[in-house]
Amino acid sequence: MERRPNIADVARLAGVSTATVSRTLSTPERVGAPTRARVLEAVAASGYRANAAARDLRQRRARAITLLAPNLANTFFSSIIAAVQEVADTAGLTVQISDSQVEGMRLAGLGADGRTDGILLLDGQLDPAMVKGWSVPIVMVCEWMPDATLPSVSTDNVAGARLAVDHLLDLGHLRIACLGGPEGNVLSAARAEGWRAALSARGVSPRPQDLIAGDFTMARGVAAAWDWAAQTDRATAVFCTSDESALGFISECDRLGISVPRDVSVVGFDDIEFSDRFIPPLTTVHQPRRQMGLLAAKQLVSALTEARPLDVAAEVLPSRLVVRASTTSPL
Amino acid sequence: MERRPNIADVARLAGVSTATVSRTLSTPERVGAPTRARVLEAVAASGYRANAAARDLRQRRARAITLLAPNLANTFFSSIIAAVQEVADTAGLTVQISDSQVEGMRLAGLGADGRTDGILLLDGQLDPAMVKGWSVPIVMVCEWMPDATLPSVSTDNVAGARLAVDHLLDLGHLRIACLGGPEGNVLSAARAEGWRAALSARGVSPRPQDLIAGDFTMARGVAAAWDWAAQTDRATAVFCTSDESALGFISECDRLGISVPRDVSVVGFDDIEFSDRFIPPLTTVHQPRRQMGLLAAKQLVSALTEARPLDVAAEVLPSRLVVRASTTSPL
DNA sequence: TTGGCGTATGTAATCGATTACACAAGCTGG
DNA sequence: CCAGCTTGTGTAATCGATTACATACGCCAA
Repeated sequence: MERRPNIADVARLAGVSTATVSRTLSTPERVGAPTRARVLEAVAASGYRANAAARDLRQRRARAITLLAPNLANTFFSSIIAAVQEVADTAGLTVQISDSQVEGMRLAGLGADGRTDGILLLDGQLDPAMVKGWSVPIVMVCEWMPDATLPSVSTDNVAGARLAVDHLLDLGHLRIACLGGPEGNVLSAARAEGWRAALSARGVSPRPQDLIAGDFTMARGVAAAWDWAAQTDRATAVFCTSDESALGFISECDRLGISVPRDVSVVGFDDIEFSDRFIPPLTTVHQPRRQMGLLAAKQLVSALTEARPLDVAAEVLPSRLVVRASTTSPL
Repeated sequence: MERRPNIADVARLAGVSTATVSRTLSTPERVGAPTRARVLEAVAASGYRANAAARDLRQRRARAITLLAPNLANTFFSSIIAAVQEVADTAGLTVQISDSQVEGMRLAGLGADGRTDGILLLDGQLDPAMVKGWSVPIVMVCEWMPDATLPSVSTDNVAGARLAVDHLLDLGHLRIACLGGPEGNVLSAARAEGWRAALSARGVSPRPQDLIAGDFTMARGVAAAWDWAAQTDRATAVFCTSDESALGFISECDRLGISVPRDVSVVGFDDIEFSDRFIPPLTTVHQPRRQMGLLAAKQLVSALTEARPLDVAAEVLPSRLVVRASTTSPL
């Protein structure tokens, strides 16, 4: 494993100065044609690749943005990631994807160590003090932080939840349970609030037993099926605040001999890829994930390329209900 | 947005040299206690964070490894990623996750730009010349490259496929179709080979129509259901070379009024999270994904920390069949 | 008292690129 | 014919940390 060639090696090989090599690669039009040819030949011959650390150091930027999400396993993030890659690619930026659930020390450095130019933050539950310590522009996506004043792109979670619950009410359901999300999460709160609001708008008051604790995961959806099934006078419909938990719930109902939608209607939230192909296909609230990713990435990238501060605005995109086969009228 | 403090600012604040600041942070035991206290105070007061680009440049390493996968949307990768993060974290390394399907130029630089110390490559279809151009250690995971001599960690795909097909044969199926994977992919080839081998071992010769073109995706699984359903004298069981395509296949069968497993048995490959919770739960070949991630990451990390070259070995872990409810005897 | 050693700290070279500035050659126009 | 401009290239400063080497001090044993 021999040493990587550096710019001086290339310069020597081409018989020019390092400055000329650098210019040939970054601003070719400022170099004479014969020289340029010699340099490019030397580059090819040596297999030279610029050292990013040296360039980042000198230019004080990294040509990279970081996407920071909790739990990359979540299928929900996939199309957002794809959209971000797309935008970054056309701007000549690299996307680094990192898990926001790793050890705190490493995270704190992330926004201040010169390795990234900007952050797309998909986790609303990080320590606000740490986030404030980051010295690069940040755009929040999907989630947001109630206190910190950061630009964000999200969907109208309250309205989405209302759409879902209104749909169930329209079908004639009166006892509608809500399978919640993680404690302290802004999405959990907003969706539960939408559920409550939709009910009270129709004069239905939610019973305490109808709010089932959850955490967005499939495993919790499975467990919730037992909780719900064990209740006397149980709800005839369940609004699950995530698709994953909805699918877990339905699957476990099936094993308990309870049929969806015949015995209980289920609505989800997110519209992940699998929902359309589940049996039964899941009625759910669709979030424009790709659009959110595009918008957030564009805001960040244009702030970076124009060296302009981000305006602290909360973009709220509409969500819509996708009615499939997991819901029907009671009885 | 004021300038980030650098090590000289901290040194000035603490009344010491930059060398002492650096030593305080990396080898505290080599600095006197009173000085150390003053420096740490100055660090805290200024909010100083070391610039990673400068450190990487000087130390000629990045304290980071890169995980390079095609299509991060694929749920298959999640637990591998988690396992890798775990190993890297305990070694004090950062994990960068990148998409191997981005523009070629950027990819070529990845392995030679000093931003990463090693690569876990989950894509076997990259240009071998480019991969050879990378000057950091590489470990392939799941997939492998037939020609390049790179260390790899994978499961026995041929044996796994045989397990699946043997299971169907044991149930009494004689006409067993195979829904293939992407053209040119090593996994596709191995799994199809296992299918063929299992059949011929029992004296069954696969009919041409029984090999259905696929690409591992759910969408293709859906389309394949039509292809298969349109056949006369169709197979009574289908071995799908990926879970995603199996779920798509089953879902579309359901819509076509064909019931799984009553009318057709289906086996998948991968054992992704959803498979256990699908209706019906999917019989599939389980791959030890977490174990593969752990093993590959450990190999890479120990090569890095011991500055030892990787030994070019192909670790092949066993796969096993998980029998669930998507398979049964014909008629 | 002095030579030798260990500890604590400072000085300055170094990593590899980019780029401000200097300079030389060639060209243009008055 | 020369001032002034353009074009092409080289010289050297620079980014911010780490670290080899130098130095200064205190302590102990001979």
